Amino acid sequence: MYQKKIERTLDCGVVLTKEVLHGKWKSTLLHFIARDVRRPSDLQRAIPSATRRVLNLQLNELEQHGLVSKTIFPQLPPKVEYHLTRLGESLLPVIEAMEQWGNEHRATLEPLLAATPRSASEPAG
Amino acid sequence: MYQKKIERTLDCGVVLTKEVLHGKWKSTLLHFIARDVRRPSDLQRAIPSATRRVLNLQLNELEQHGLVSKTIFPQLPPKVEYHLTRLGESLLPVIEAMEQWGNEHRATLEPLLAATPRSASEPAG
DNA sequence: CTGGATCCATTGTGATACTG
DNA sequence: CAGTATCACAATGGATCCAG
Repeated sequence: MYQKKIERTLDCGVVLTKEVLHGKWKSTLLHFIARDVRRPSDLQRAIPSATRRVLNLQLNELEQHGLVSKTIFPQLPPKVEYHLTRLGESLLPVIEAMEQWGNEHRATLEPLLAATPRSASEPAG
Repeated sequence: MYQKKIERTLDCGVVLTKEVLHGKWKSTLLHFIARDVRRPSDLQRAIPSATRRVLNLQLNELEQHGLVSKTIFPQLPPKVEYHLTRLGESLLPVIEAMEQWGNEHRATLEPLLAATPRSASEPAG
């Protein structure tokens, strides 16, 4: 059977943080929620490259991990708001450090990332 | 004038940073290289949960993205060293923020992550 | 000691359609 | 407006073997 003993490589704090931030849009979601973009439709607008489905998926995980909390207003039309929990807020320094670094080095990074479409080399023929 | 709409969502610095940090061990690798663990075999020892293959894979990407540089000493036995570039060093605040956050909230996170369906395995003894 | 190749299981993400 | 189910594919990561 293909099963590997799950080691707690969590000896390194980085791994722990990565676990929580794992997911293409989670940190962006956190970033925007922190900036008062709290409703799903607004988040969707803020992150048009992601689909509603994926956004919901990651929002759910964020909620499970205790980083955001979800408030449902039982009304018509339905209204939902996400907001950061204490734990989520404590993560903001990390998120904002990422935001800042990304913005600062954008000029350097974009060409590099464009040149690395997830694959270094391709079989020649 | 044509407006080159960037569909890459790179409008958000976080996404850029995530791209670069994408990969299970990359940030851990960066973390250890910054702490003078520079040779592949030492990195392997530092991160036993990862295989050599994956470590190499991610080291390569890190190099392609200009975060680390690789020095090959043409000798016997072969010797290789990775070290952070300026760009890689500039990322350290982010890495260390992750390290710190992870360590600080470990007690809170571990049970949460264990309860996550993603690793729905039997409890690791 | 170093790095790569192949094979393969698991996960993440996206498109679409449907429900309330 | 909000959220989920299903299907499909790409990407990630791991085991093992091969090569300098």
